[in-house]
Amino acid sequence: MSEASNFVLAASWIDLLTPEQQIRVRRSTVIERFAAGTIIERKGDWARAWLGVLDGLVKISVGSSDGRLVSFTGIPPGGWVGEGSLVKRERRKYDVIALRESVVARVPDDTFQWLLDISIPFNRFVLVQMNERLAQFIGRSEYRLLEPDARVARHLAELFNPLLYPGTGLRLAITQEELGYLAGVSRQRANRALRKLEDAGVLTVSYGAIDVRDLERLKHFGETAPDDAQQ
DNA sequence: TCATTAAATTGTT
DNA sequence: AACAATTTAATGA
Repeated sequence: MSEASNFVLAASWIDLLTPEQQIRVRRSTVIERFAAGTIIERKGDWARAWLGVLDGLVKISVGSSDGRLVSFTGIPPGGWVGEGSLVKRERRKYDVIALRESVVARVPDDTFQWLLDISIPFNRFVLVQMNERLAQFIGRSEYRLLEPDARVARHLAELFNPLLYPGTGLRLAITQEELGYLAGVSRQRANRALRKLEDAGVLTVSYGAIDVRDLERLKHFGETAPDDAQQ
């Protein structure tokens, strides 16, 4: 594809490389388009490439053996995933799935390793990328201190946060059971929390999906509530 | 396009 | 955890 190089150019870190390095990246990188719901990489596969989300929305999910989801996170355009499995040369520890039609770049393993060896700016980019994910991970542990309603709200906000433009409502396909697993509460409790959030006008729930109306209020739900919610 | 059925998801206890 | 109600998806006329 000739449009491939244009997409790669859109990756923020490519500008950090020398022209010769950019040429090798463009030549080896493969751009693919996935329909909504497509599994891009399976858990257990050998990691052969570094994955970049150029357009759309991709989710990383870790599931239990019976197929129930345990946790996942959304990756918006501009996000890159899988460097952990490449650095450690091991199998993927999660599924990578397109939540909506998405364009994904694959930077081959050898190119990725070569960039790590040769480019300090590239190393810095990867470092920042990993640090952000660590911060997100640690931030989640704080959610456990919150009451269930606020905890559900925070996890939802985290999923919506990277991709929501102000003012525009956005729909995310997620079942209440999945959300329950994500927030560490029962499906019934997630259901109660969602209806409470709906009453507050923060979001609307529908079959298998949630529409966020007010991301800011969702983020800070239950923070300084002078309301009655106390148990 | 519509009716029927199965499967998934939700609401409630 | 269990149950009923609702929504969606699939199937065939």
